[in-house]
Amino acid sequence: MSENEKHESLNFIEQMIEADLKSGKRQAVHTRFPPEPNGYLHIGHAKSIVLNFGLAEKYNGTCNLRFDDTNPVKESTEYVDAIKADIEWLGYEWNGKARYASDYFEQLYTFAVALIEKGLAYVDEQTAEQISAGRTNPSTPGIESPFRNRPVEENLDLFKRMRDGEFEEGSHVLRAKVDMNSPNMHMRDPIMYRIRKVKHHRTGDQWCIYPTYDFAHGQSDSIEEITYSLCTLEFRDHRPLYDWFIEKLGIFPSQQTEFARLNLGYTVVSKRKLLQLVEEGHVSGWDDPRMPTISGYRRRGYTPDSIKNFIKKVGVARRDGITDIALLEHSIREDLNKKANRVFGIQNPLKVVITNWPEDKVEMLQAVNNPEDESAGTREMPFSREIYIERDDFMEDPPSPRKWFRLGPDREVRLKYAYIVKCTGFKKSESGEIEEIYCEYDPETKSGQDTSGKKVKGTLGWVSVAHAVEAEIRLYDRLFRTENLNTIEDDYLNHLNPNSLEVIEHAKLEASLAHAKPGDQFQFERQGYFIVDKDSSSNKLVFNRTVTLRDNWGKQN
RNA sequence: UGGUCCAUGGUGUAACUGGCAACACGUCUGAUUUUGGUUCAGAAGAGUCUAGGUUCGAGCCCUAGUGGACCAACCA
Repeated sequence: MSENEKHESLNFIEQMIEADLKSGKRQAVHTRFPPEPNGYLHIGHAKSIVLNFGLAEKYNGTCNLRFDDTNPVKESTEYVDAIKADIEWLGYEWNGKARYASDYFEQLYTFAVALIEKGLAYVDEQTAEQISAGRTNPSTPGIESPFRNRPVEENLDLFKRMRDGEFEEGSHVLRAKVDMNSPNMHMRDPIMYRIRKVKHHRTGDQWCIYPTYDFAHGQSDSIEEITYSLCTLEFRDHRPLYDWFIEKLGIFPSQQTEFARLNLGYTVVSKRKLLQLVEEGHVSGWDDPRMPTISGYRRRGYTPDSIKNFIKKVGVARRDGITDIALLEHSIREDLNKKANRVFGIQNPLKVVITNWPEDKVEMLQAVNNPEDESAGTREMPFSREIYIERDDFMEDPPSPRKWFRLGPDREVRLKYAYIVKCTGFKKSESGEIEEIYCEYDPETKSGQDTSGKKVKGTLGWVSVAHAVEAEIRLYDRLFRTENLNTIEDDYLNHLNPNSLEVIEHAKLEASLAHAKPGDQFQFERQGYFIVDKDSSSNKLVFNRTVTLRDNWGKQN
């Protein structure tokens, strides 16, 4: 970097890393992404993933994937597989094989024995209620357990018998002997091991005692020689304990750093709530396109790049806030604007008869696939006497031409890639619904060969009736109607948006879409970005709306 | 209640060892446009929670206050 070049702005974690590297405190950047396999990854995890993998990339380090599977009651391999798939989809590669805290159970047990031998851990036979009562509250000194000072030998024996399955769940726990008077509740002799006679998704029946988060996470970091262990703000209070275990054990000094979790407007990012939405059927599943899960965004049509760019734009800091959903939407529009081919798709068709066009004539017209990418090429579109346009593009009694660019009686518009047409009339049903409209085209105005000199403000998309492909379109909107769901007093379910999904059964699409495949993404001109859903079959296409186009016109009205 | 963390335009982040508050999104103008998209040009919008202090000079340092978040699971 040259001297006069602007100083690159670093977030607080990067500043710390660069200082450590410079001072020699650290020689390498080893991070890890440590999900618990008890749910699907969501946009909040994406922040952690982009941070951890991103930092490793930036500083030529490595990032491990480690499942924090210390609570067999909640965890399963279904989640393990889904989590791996999501990380891979985002485009990240973890260092070596996927790791598991359960890989270290034997080592962790040995660490625990070592602490017992040092007189720093003891087996407590109090009930959960008694232990909790003994901790009292932050402003009152705690009460030591009557078992706190039993001899090392007795602790060793008891802990061994815990492992051997001699005791019932809840009857014994191993506690660290730290400080019952600490104002930090996590230091008041935290639980290290509890008895759980439950089959673990990986270790099966091998163990009946399982380490808690506090006695597994930091130790696993240390075993893997993780230098920077990043986690969210609520773990700040655990840090003294994290450091205490590492110090007393004399093992590799991993270091915990906390950052603010991602909060997104109109979105809940809590595994418990997401699980509830799935289980109670408020959405169709973890990958419902309205879900803020990675799999939901994927099915919705968000790209890996759009999600990664979004996270980078959000930045990292130590203060919590709420990110504007508009930033996410901007990120996907930015990406798809460059990548998605343009097509015509009519959501609410209104038939137009071009009265001066011959009955059987079909003219093939050339259309540009992507004005942002010349290499995307062109395609041919059939134009005929009867076409569909968007119902919203016609008004029986429109505002002044300055405000309304589209069709109305005696108004002229261009049919994109085709001709300029003038509305000469329309037919209304008894109920007052407009059934079809009539236009005359001007042969002098053929797209690209216009000799008429006419200028029109409006350009409409269209689809030939005879060639149209029918499809189902699912229009998604935000799942909740309230922006900040963290500050509401009532049940968040009361804030569900009843109109988060609108299904259009019979949309009319241009013929070129007949062979679109699940995962294909398009911009329906003037509408938005759409992706072919996996629910599509050979005789029925299903599209999900990823996001609408920006619409300045709609806002003024 | 005891402790910990945090406080910069509407939102998210910047401002490197103190030197006239910057960027992105959003909003608003205008231009271009065969997408009311994109692109381009421009504008408005904070004087950095409050009160003191240190200093020639404070968003950055100190003190107090205020406001918010987190912690009292054998969850992570």
